[in-house]
Amino acid sequence: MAKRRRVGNLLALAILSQLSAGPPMHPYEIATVLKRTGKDTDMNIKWGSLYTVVGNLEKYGLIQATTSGRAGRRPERTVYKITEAGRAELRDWMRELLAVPDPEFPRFQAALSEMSVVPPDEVTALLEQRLAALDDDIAAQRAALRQLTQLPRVFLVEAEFAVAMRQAEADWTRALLAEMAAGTLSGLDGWRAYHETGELPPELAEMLAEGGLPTE
Amino acid sequence: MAKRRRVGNLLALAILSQLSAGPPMHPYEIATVLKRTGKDTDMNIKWGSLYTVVGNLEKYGLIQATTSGRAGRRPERTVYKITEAGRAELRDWMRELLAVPDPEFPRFQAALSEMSVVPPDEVTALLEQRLAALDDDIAAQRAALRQLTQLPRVFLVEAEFAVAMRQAEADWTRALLAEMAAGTLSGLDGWRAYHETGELPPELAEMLAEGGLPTE
DNA sequence: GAACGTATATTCGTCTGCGAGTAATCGCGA
DNA sequence: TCGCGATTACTCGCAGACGAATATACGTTC
Repeated sequence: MAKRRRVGNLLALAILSQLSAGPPMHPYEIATVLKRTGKDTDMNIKWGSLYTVVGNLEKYGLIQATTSGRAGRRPERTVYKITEAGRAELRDWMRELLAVPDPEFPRFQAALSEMSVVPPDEVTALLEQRLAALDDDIAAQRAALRQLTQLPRVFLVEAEFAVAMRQAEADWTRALLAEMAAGTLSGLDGWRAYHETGELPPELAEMLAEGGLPTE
Repeated sequence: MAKRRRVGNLLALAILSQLSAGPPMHPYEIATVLKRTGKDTDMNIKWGSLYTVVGNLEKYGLIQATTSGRAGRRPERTVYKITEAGRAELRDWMRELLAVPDPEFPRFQAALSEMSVVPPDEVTALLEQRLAALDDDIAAQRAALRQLTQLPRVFLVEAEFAVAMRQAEADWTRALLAEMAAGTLSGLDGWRAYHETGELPPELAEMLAEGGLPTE
Protein backbone atom coordinates (compact mmCIF):
# COMPACT_ATOMS: atom_id res chain seq x y z
CA MET A 1 0.00 0.00 0.00
CA ALA A 2 2.50 2.57 1.14
CA LYS A 3 4.61 2.64 -2.00
CA ARG A 4 8.32 3.05 -1.68
CA ARG A 5 9.30 6.63 -2.33
CA ARG A 6 12.18 7.43 -4.63
CA VAL A 7 13.36 9.81 -1.94
CA GLY A 8 12.06 8.68 1.42
CA ASN A 9 13.73 11.08 3.83
CA LEU A 10 11.20 13.48 5.33
CA LEU A 11 13.66 16.29 4.77
CA ALA A 12 12.74 15.83 1.11
CA LEU A 13 9.10 16.47 1.97
CA ALA A 14 9.98 19.73 3.67
CA ILE A 15 12.11 20.80 0.72
CA LEU A 16 9.43 19.98 -1.82
CA SER A 17 6.87 21.78 0.27
CA GLN A 18 9.03 24.86 0.58
CA LEU A 19 9.86 24.98 -3.11
CA SER A 20 6.22 24.38 -3.94
CA ALA A 21 4.99 27.31 -1.90
CA GLY A 22 7.87 29.70 -2.46
CA PRO A 23 10.37 30.90 -5.05
CA PRO A 24 13.37 28.86 -6.27
CA MET A 25 16.15 28.65 -3.74
CA HIS A 26 19.55 27.19 -3.16
CA PRO A 27 19.97 24.42 -0.58
CA TYR A 28 21.41 26.43 2.23
CA GLU A 29 18.71 29.04 1.85
CA ILE A 30 16.06 26.33 2.08
CA ALA A 31 17.67 25.09 5.27
CA THR A 32 17.59 28.58 6.71
CA VAL A 33 13.92 29.04 5.94
CA LEU A 34 13.02 25.64 7.36
CA LYS A 35 14.85 26.48 10.55
CA ARG A 36 13.23 29.86 10.81
CA THR A 37 9.74 28.46 10.34
CA GLY A 38 10.43 25.77 12.90
CA LYS A 39 9.87 22.83 10.57
CA ASP A 40 12.99 21.23 11.96
CA THR A 41 11.30 20.69 15.31
CA ASP A 42 8.63 18.58 13.64
CA MET A 43 10.76 16.08 11.83
CA ASN A 44 14.18 15.30 13.21
CA ILE A 45 16.09 16.79 10.34
CA LYS A 46 19.79 16.01 10.03
CA TRP A 47 21.38 18.87 8.15
CA GLY A 48 24.24 16.66 7.14
CA SER A 49 21.80 15.00 4.76
CA LEU A 50 20.81 18.23 3.06
CA TYR A 51 22.92 18.01 -0.04
CA THR A 52 22.48 14.26 -0.42
CA VAL A 53 18.72 14.69 -0.37
CA VAL A 54 18.74 17.66 -2.72
CA GLY A 55 20.95 15.65 -5.05
CA ASN A 56 18.55 12.74 -4.98
CA LEU A 57 15.55 14.95 -5.57
CA GLU A 58 17.29 16.30 -8.65
CA LYS A 59 18.33 12.84 -9.78
CA TYR A 60 14.72 11.73 -9.87
CA GLY A 61 13.51 14.89 -11.56
CA LEU A 62 11.48 16.19 -8.63
CA ILE A 63 13.43 19.43 -8.55
CA GLN A 64 15.51 21.15 -11.18
CA ALA A 65 18.53 23.41 -11.13
CA THR A 66 17.70 26.77 -12.67
CA THR A 67 20.36 29.41 -12.46
CA SER A 68 23.71 28.79 -10.99
CA GLY A 69 24.79 32.30 -10.26
CA ARG A 70 26.63 34.22 -7.64
CA ALA A 71 25.48 37.05 -5.44
CA GLY A 72 28.07 39.55 -4.38
CA ARG A 73 31.45 37.96 -4.05
CA ARG A 74 29.98 34.72 -2.68
CA PRO A 75 30.89 31.37 -4.18
CA GLU A 76 28.65 29.94 -6.83
CA ARG A 77 25.30 28.61 -5.74
CA THR A 78 22.88 26.29 -7.45
CA VAL A 79 19.29 27.43 -7.28
CA TYR A 80 16.55 24.82 -7.51
CA LYS A 81 12.89 24.93 -8.40
CA ILE A 82 10.26 22.25 -8.09
CA THR A 83 9.11 20.38 -11.21
CA GLU A 84 5.67 19.14 -12.16
CA ALA A 85 6.73 15.65 -11.15
CA GLY A 86 7.84 17.09 -7.85
CA ARG A 87 4.47 18.68 -7.22
CA ALA A 88 2.75 15.42 -8.04
CA GLU A 89 5.02 13.53 -5.67
CA LEU A 90 4.41 16.06 -2.92
CA ARG A 91 0.64 15.81 -3.31
CA ASP A 92 0.70 12.04 -3.37
CA TRP A 93 3.05 11.77 -0.42
CA MET A 94 0.99 14.17 1.68
CA ARG A 95 -2.16 12.22 0.92
CA GLU A 96 -0.53 9.04 2.07
CA LEU A 97 0.91 10.56 5.22
CA LEU A 98 -2.41 12.08 6.22
CA ALA A 99 -4.70 9.20 5.33
CA VAL A 100 -2.72 6.12 6.28
CA PRO A 101 -1.73 5.61 9.92
CA ASP A 102 1.82 4.36 9.96
CA PRO A 103 2.92 1.84 12.51
CA GLU A 104 5.11 3.82 14.87
CA PHE A 105 7.56 2.16 17.20
CA PRO A 106 8.49 4.57 19.97
CA ARG A 107 11.66 3.51 21.71
CA PHE A 108 9.77 3.65 24.98
CA GLN A 109 7.53 0.86 23.77
CA ALA A 110 10.57 -1.29 23.08
CA ALA A 111 11.83 -0.50 26.55
CA LEU A 112 8.51 -1.49 28.09
CA SER A 113 8.62 -4.78 26.30
CA GLU A 114 12.04 -5.52 27.84
CA MET A 115 11.13 -3.96 31.16
CA SER A 116 11.35 -7.19 33.09
CA VAL A 117 15.15 -7.36 32.83
CA VAL A 118 15.21 -4.53 35.38
CA PRO A 119 13.93 -5.11 38.93
CA PRO A 120 10.44 -3.68 39.50
CA ASP A 121 11.39 -1.19 42.18
CA GLU A 122 14.04 0.28 39.96
CA VAL A 123 11.57 0.50 37.11
CA THR A 124 9.28 2.45 39.40
CA ALA A 125 12.02 4.91 40.18
CA LEU A 126 13.00 5.28 36.53
CA LEU A 127 9.43 5.83 35.45
CA GLU A 128 9.02 8.48 38.08
CA GLN A 129 12.00 10.29 36.62
CA ARG A 130 10.49 9.98 33.17
CA LEU A 131 7.20 11.29 34.37
CA ALA A 132 8.79 14.36 35.90
CA ALA A 133 10.67 15.05 32.68
CA LEU A 134 7.50 14.59 30.66
CA ASP A 135 5.59 17.01 32.84
CA ASP A 136 8.31 19.62 32.47
CA ASP A 137 8.38 19.09 28.76
CA ILE A 138 4.62 19.48 28.47
CA ALA A 139 4.65 22.65 30.54
CA ALA A 140 7.38 24.10 28.35
CA GLN A 141 5.54 23.27 25.14
CA ARG A 142 2.30 24.69 26.48
CA ALA A 143 4.09 27.87 27.44
CA ALA A 144 5.64 28.14 23.99
CA LEU A 145 2.22 27.70 22.40
CA ARG A 146 0.78 30.44 24.58
CA GLN A 147 3.39 32.80 23.17
CA LEU A 148 1.99 32.21 19.72
CA THR A 149 -1.70 32.84 20.16
CA GLN A 150 -1.58 35.57 17.54
CA LEU A 151 -0.71 32.99 14.90
CA PRO A 152 -3.66 31.24 13.22
CA ARG A 153 -4.03 27.80 14.76
CA VAL A 154 -3.89 26.19 11.35
CA PHE A 155 -0.14 26.66 11.60
CA LEU A 156 0.05 25.23 15.08
CA VAL A 157 -1.79 21.95 14.75
CA GLU A 158 1.41 19.94 14.63
CA ALA A 159 2.58 21.50 17.88
CA GLU A 160 -0.80 20.92 19.49
CA PHE A 161 -0.62 17.32 18.35
CA ALA A 162 2.82 16.89 19.87
CA VAL A 163 1.60 18.19 23.22
CA ALA A 164 -1.45 15.97 23.13
CA MET A 165 0.66 12.88 22.53
CA ARG A 166 3.07 13.80 25.27
CA GLN A 167 0.17 14.31 27.60
CA ALA A 168 -1.24 10.91 26.70
CA GLU A 169 2.13 9.33 27.38
CA ALA A 170 2.36 11.05 30.76
CA ASP A 171 -1.17 10.02 31.71
CA TRP A 172 -0.52 6.42 30.78
CA THR A 173 2.74 6.34 32.69
CA ARG A 174 1.08 7.79 35.75
CA ALA A 175 -1.60 5.14 35.58
CA LEU A 176 0.99 2.38 35.27
CA LEU A 177 2.87 3.68 38.28
CA ALA A 178 -0.35 3.78 40.26
CA GLU A 179 -1.06 0.17 39.38
CA MET A 180 2.42 -0.89 40.35
CA ALA A 181 2.13 0.91 43.65
CA ALA A 182 -1.29 -0.54 44.36
CA GLY A 183 -0.16 -4.00 43.33
CA THR A 184 -3.01 -4.43 40.86
CA LEU A 185 -0.65 -5.25 38.00
CA SER A 186 -0.73 -9.01 37.67
CA GLY A 187 2.60 -10.78 37.46
CA LEU A 188 4.39 -8.25 39.61
CA ASP A 189 5.12 -10.78 42.35
CA GLY A 190 6.72 -13.21 39.94
CA TRP A 191 8.77 -10.41 38.46
CA ARG A 192 10.04 -9.37 41.88
CA ALA A 193 10.73 -12.95 42.87
CA TYR A 194 12.71 -13.47 39.70
CA HIS A 195 15.06 -10.64 40.59
CA GLU A 196 15.38 -11.72 44.19
CA THR A 197 15.96 -15.40 43.64
CA GLY A 198 17.25 -15.40 40.08
CA GLU A 199 14.58 -17.94 39.25
CA LEU A 200 11.37 -17.48 37.38
CA PRO A 201 8.36 -18.98 39.18
CA PRO A 202 7.56 -22.15 37.23
CA GLU A 203 4.05 -21.24 36.17
CA LEU A 204 5.35 -18.02 34.63
CA ALA A 205 8.19 -19.76 32.83
CA GLU A 206 5.69 -22.10 31.29
CA MET A 207 3.44 -19.33 30.08
CA LEU A 208 6.30 -17.47 28.50
CA ALA A 209 7.59 -20.55 26.73
CA GLU A 210 4.49 -20.68 24.58
CA GLY A 211 4.54 -16.89 24.42
CA GLY A 212 3.47 -14.71 21.61
CA LEU A 213 1.23 -11.69 21.32
CA PRO A 214 0.33 -11.93 17.65
CA THR A 215 -0.87 -8.33 17.55
CA GLU A 216 -1.20 -6.66 14.13
CA MET B 1 22.97 13.19 27.98
CA ALA B 2 21.85 10.25 25.94
CA LYS B 3 25.24 8.81 25.15
CA ARG B 4 25.84 7.33 21.75
CA ARG B 5 25.62 3.55 21.90
CA ARG B 6 28.28 1.43 20.28
CA VAL B 7 25.41 -0.55 18.79
CA GLY B 8 22.37 1.66 18.50
CA ASN B 9 19.90 -0.56 16.66
CA LEU B 10 17.08 -1.64 18.96
CA LEU B 11 17.40 -5.13 17.55
CA ALA B 12 20.60 -5.23 19.60
CA LEU B 13 18.59 -4.50 22.74
CA ALA B 14 16.28 -7.40 22.06
CA ILE B 15 19.22 -9.71 21.41
CA LEU B 16 21.03 -8.67 24.57
CA SER B 17 17.84 -9.08 26.55
CA GLN B 18 17.20 -12.53 25.15
CA LEU B 19 20.75 -13.72 25.74
CA SER B 20 20.65 -12.21 29.21
CA ALA B 21 17.54 -14.08 30.25
CA GLY B 22 18.09 -17.31 28.36
CA PRO B 23 20.79 -19.76 27.28
CA PRO B 24 23.38 -19.10 24.56
CA MET B 25 21.91 -19.22 21.07
CA HIS B 26 22.82 -18.80 17.45
CA PRO B 27 21.46 -15.80 15.56
CA TYR B 28 18.70 -17.48 13.67
CA GLU B 29 17.44 -19.11 16.82
CA ILE B 30 17.33 -15.75 18.57
CA ALA B 31 15.30 -14.39 15.70
CA THR B 32 12.86 -17.28 16.01
CA VAL B 33 12.38 -16.72 19.71
CA LEU B 34 11.92 -12.98 19.27
CA LYS B 35 9.27 -13.62 16.65
CA ARG B 36 7.50 -16.17 18.78
CA THR B 37 7.39 -13.89 21.80
CA GLY B 38 6.12 -11.05 19.67
CA LYS B 39 9.02 -8.70 20.34
CA ASP B 40 9.16 -7.89 16.67
CA THR B 41 5.81 -6.12 16.89
CA ASP B 42 7.23 -3.71 19.45
CA MET B 43 10.27 -2.47 17.62
CA ASN B 44 10.22 -2.52 13.85
CA ILE B 45 12.89 -5.14 13.47
CA LYS B 46 14.43 -5.66 10.05
CA TRP B 47 15.71 -9.19 9.91
CA GLY B 48 18.13 -8.24 7.19
CA SER B 49 20.11 -6.50 9.91
CA LEU B 50 20.34 -9.56 12.12
CA TYR B 51 23.82 -10.72 11.28
CA THR B 52 25.19 -7.21 10.98
CA VAL B 53 23.95 -6.38 14.47
CA VAL B 54 25.18 -9.64 15.95
CA GLY B 55 28.54 -9.00 14.33
CA ASN B 56 28.69 -5.52 15.83
CA LEU B 57 27.72 -6.77 19.27
CA GLU B 58 30.57 -9.23 19.07
CA LYS B 59 32.97 -6.61 17.76
CA TYR B 60 32.39 -4.47 20.82
CA GLY B 61 32.61 -7.40 23.20
CA LEU B 62 28.98 -7.31 24.30
CA ILE B 63 28.43 -10.89 23.24
CA GLN B 64 30.86 -13.72 22.68
CA ALA B 65 30.94 -16.74 20.40
CA THR B 66 31.04 -19.92 22.42
CA THR B 67 30.77 -23.14 20.52
CA SER B 68 30.58 -23.26 16.79
CA GLY B 69 29.10 -26.68 16.29
CA ARG B 70 26.65 -28.42 14.07
CA ALA B 71 23.45 -30.21 14.91
CA GLY B 72 22.38 -33.04 12.70
CA ARG B 73 23.45 -32.52 9.15
CA ARG B 74 22.87 -28.77 9.31
CA PRO B 75 25.57 -26.30 8.32
CA GLU B 76 27.79 -24.91 11.03
CA ARG B 77 26.28 -22.44 13.44
CA THR B 78 27.91 -19.94 15.75
CA VAL B 79 26.40 -19.83 19.22
CA TYR B 80 26.67 -16.62 21.22
CA LYS B 81 26.40 -15.79 24.87
CA ILE B 82 26.24 -12.41 26.56
CA THR B 83 29.33 -11.02 28.30
CA GLU B 84 29.60 -8.99 31.49
CA ALA B 85 30.07 -5.88 29.39
CA GLY B 86 26.94 -6.85 27.53
CA ARG B 87 24.94 -7.12 30.72
CA ALA B 88 26.21 -3.75 31.86
CA GLU B 89 25.29 -2.18 28.52
CA LEU B 90 21.83 -3.74 28.65
CA ARG B 91 21.20 -2.40 32.15
CA ASP B 92 22.46 1.03 31.30
CA TRP B 93 20.53 1.20 28.05
CA MET B 94 17.30 0.09 29.69
CA ARG B 95 17.70 2.71 32.39
CA GLU B 96 18.11 5.40 29.81
CA LEU B 97 15.18 4.23 27.70
CA LEU B 98 12.87 4.09 30.69
CA ALA B 99 13.93 7.27 32.44
CA VAL B 100 14.58 9.70 29.61
CA PRO B 101 11.72 10.66 27.30
CA ASP B 102 13.09 10.72 23.80
CA PRO B 103 11.90 13.26 21.31
CA GLU B 104 9.78 11.26 18.88
CA PHE B 105 8.91 12.54 15.45
CA PRO B 106 5.92 10.64 14.16
CA ARG B 107 5.55 11.00 10.43
CA PHE B 108 2.01 12.19 11.00
CA GLN B 109 3.36 15.20 12.85
CA ALA B 110 5.53 16.07 9.86
CA ALA B 111 2.48 15.72 7.63
CA LEU B 112 0.46 18.03 9.87
CA SER B 113 3.15 20.62 9.69
CA GLU B 114 2.95 20.59 5.88
CA MET B 115 -0.80 20.17 5.84
CA SER B 116 -1.50 23.50 4.22
CA VAL B 117 -0.12 22.42 0.86
CA VAL B 118 -3.30 20.33 0.50
CA PRO B 119 -6.70 22.06 0.25
CA PRO B 120 -8.66 21.96 3.52
CA ASP B 121 -11.60 19.96 2.24
CA GLU B 122 -9.29 17.27 0.96
CA VAL B 123 -7.48 17.22 4.29
CA THR B 124 -10.81 16.63 5.96
CA ALA B 125 -11.51 13.66 3.72
CA LEU B 126 -8.04 12.23 4.25
CA LEU B 127 -8.25 12.59 8.00
CA GLU B 128 -11.58 10.84 8.00
CA GLN B 129 -9.96 7.91 6.24
CA ARG B 130 -7.17 7.91 8.77
CA LEU B 131 -9.61 8.00 11.62
CA ALA B 132 -11.51 5.01 10.29
CA ALA B 133 -8.27 3.06 9.90
CA LEU B 134 -7.20 4.04 13.42
CA ASP B 135 -10.49 2.89 14.89
CA ASP B 136 -10.20 -0.46 13.13
CA ASP B 137 -6.65 -0.81 14.32
CA ILE B 138 -7.58 -0.06 17.90
CA ALA B 139 -10.45 -2.53 17.81
CA ALA B 140 -8.14 -5.22 16.46
CA GLN B 141 -5.49 -4.57 19.11
CA ARG B 142 -8.07 -4.57 21.86
CA ALA B 143 -9.46 -7.86 20.61
CA ALA B 144 -5.96 -9.35 20.52
CA LEU B 145 -5.36 -8.22 24.09
CA ARG B 146 -8.59 -9.82 25.21
CA GLN B 147 -7.32 -13.13 23.89
CA LEU B 148 -4.42 -12.90 26.28
CA THR B 149 -6.07 -12.23 29.60
CA GLN B 150 -4.53 -15.38 31.06
CA LEU B 151 -1.07 -13.84 30.64
CA PRO B 152 0.15 -11.66 33.54
CA ARG B 153 -0.28 -8.03 32.55
CA VAL B 154 3.35 -7.35 33.30
CA PHE B 155 4.05 -8.89 29.92
CA LEU B 156 1.40 -6.87 28.17
CA VAL B 157 2.19 -3.34 29.23
CA GLU B 158 3.86 -2.52 25.93
CA ALA B 159 0.76 -3.62 24.05
CA GLU B 160 -1.47 -1.65 26.39
CA PHE B 161 0.74 1.36 25.84
CA ALA B 162 0.48 1.01 22.09
CA VAL B 163 -3.31 0.93 22.27
CA ALA B 164 -3.40 3.92 24.57
CA MET B 165 -1.28 5.98 22.20
CA ARG B 166 -3.36 4.97 19.21
CA GLN B 167 -6.45 5.93 21.12
CA ALA B 168 -4.98 9.31 21.95
CA GLU B 169 -4.13 9.86 18.31
CA ALA B 170 -7.65 8.95 17.26
CA ASP B 171 -9.19 11.22 19.88
CA TRP B 172 -7.04 14.12 18.82
CA THR B 173 -7.81 13.60 15.16
CA ARG B 174 -11.51 13.46 15.89
CA ALA B 175 -11.29 16.73 17.79
CA LEU B 176 -9.41 18.38 14.95
CA LEU B 177 -12.02 17.26 12.44
CA ALA B 178 -14.74 18.63 14.66
CA GLU B 179 -13.02 22.00 14.84
CA MET B 180 -12.57 22.10 11.10
CA ALA B 181 -16.21 21.25 10.57
CA ALA B 182 -17.37 23.81 13.10
CA GLY B 183 -15.05 26.43 11.69
CA THR B 184 -13.47 27.17 15.06
CA LEU B 185 -9.95 26.55 13.76
CA SER B 186 -8.49 29.97 13.13
CA GLY B 187 -6.82 30.51 9.77
CA LEU B 188 -9.04 28.09 7.94
CA ASP B 189 -10.52 30.79 5.74
CA GLY B 190 -7.13 32.02 4.62
CA TRP B 191 -6.07 28.48 3.90
CA ARG B 192 -9.13 27.86 1.77
CA ALA B 193 -8.72 31.18 0.00
CA TYR B 194 -5.13 30.35 -0.79
CA HIS B 195 -6.15 27.20 -2.60
CA GLU B 196 -9.00 28.88 -4.43
CA THR B 197 -7.17 31.98 -5.57
CA GLY B 198 -3.58 30.78 -5.48
CA GLU B 199 -2.77 33.78 -3.31
CA LEU B 200 -2.17 33.94 0.40
CA PRO B 201 -4.16 36.67 2.14
CA PRO B 202 -1.63 39.42 2.87
CA GLU B 203 -1.93 39.43 6.64
CA LEU B 204 -1.19 35.72 6.71
CA ALA B 205 1.78 36.02 4.40
CA GLU B 206 3.21 38.63 6.71
CA MET B 207 2.81 36.50 9.80
CA LEU B 208 4.48 33.55 8.16
CA ALA B 209 7.39 35.61 6.96
CA GLU B 210 8.51 36.19 10.50
CA GLY B 211 7.49 32.63 11.34
CA GLY B 212 9.04 30.36 13.83
CA LEU B 213 7.75 28.20 16.62
CA PRO B 214 10.86 27.85 18.71
CA THR B 215 9.46 24.93 20.69
CA GLU B 216 11.85 22.75 22.70
C1' DG C 1 43.70 47.74 8.91
C1' DA C 2 44.66 43.56 11.54
C1' DA C 3 42.60 40.18 13.86
C1' DC C 4 38.94 37.44 15.25
C1' DG C 5 34.52 35.47 15.60
C1' DT C 6 30.36 34.29 13.12
C1' DA C 7 27.47 33.23 9.21
C1' DT C 8 27.49 31.12 4.82
C1' DA C 9 27.79 27.14 1.92
C1' DT C 10 29.38 22.76 0.82
C1' DT C 11 32.26 18.29 0.61
C1' DC C 12 33.78 13.96 2.15
C1' DG C 13 34.33 9.44 4.19
C1' DT C 14 32.46 6.21 7.07
C1' DC C 15 29.33 3.29 8.71
C1' DT C 16 25.26 0.74 8.86
C1' DG C 17 20.85 -0.59 7.52
C1' DC C 18 18.56 -3.66 4.86
C1' DG C 19 16.56 -5.98 0.73
C1' DA C 20 17.45 -9.42 -2.21
C1' DG C 21 19.71 -13.44 -3.12
C1' DT C 22 21.63 -18.17 -2.06
C1' DA C 23 21.99 -22.70 -0.60
C1' DA C 24 21.17 -26.55 2.06
C1' DT C 25 17.88 -29.49 4.42
C1' DC C 26 13.41 -31.05 5.77
C1' DG C 27 9.02 -33.00 5.17
C1' DC C 28 5.11 -34.21 2.58
C1' DG C 29 2.49 -35.97 -1.16
C1' DA C 30 1.98 -38.89 -5.15
C1' DT D 1 11.57 -42.64 -3.88
C1' DC D 2 11.30 -38.82 -6.43
C1' DG D 3 10.17 -34.37 -6.72
C1' DC D 4 9.14 -29.83 -4.78
C1' DG D 5 7.71 -26.34 -1.77
C1' DA D 6 8.70 -24.65 2.86
C1' DT D 7 11.89 -23.82 6.35
C1' DT D 8 16.38 -22.99 8.02
C1' DA D 9 20.44 -20.26 7.99
C1' DC D 10 23.22 -17.02 6.19
C1' DT D 11 25.83 -13.69 2.68
C1' DC D 12 26.47 -9.74 0.01
C1' DG D 13 26.41 -5.33 -2.15
C1' DC D 14 24.69 -0.97 -2.43
C1' DA D 15 22.37 3.10 -1.24
C1' DG D 16 21.95 6.59 1.72
C1' DA D 17 22.29 8.88 6.22
C1' DC D 18 25.05 11.74 8.86
C1' DG D 19 29.01 13.61 11.58
C1' DA D 20 32.85 16.14 10.99
C1' DA D 21 35.64 18.88 8.45
C1' DT D 22 36.51 22.64 5.27
C1' DA D 23 36.66 27.09 3.15
C1' DT D 24 35.38 31.55 2.13
C1' DA D 25 33.17 35.97 3.10
C1' DC D 26 31.43 39.24 6.22
C1' DG D 27 31.15 42.29 10.08
C1' DT D 28 32.96 44.21 14.20
C1' DT D 29 36.22 45.81 17.43
C1' DC D 30 40.34 47.82 18.79
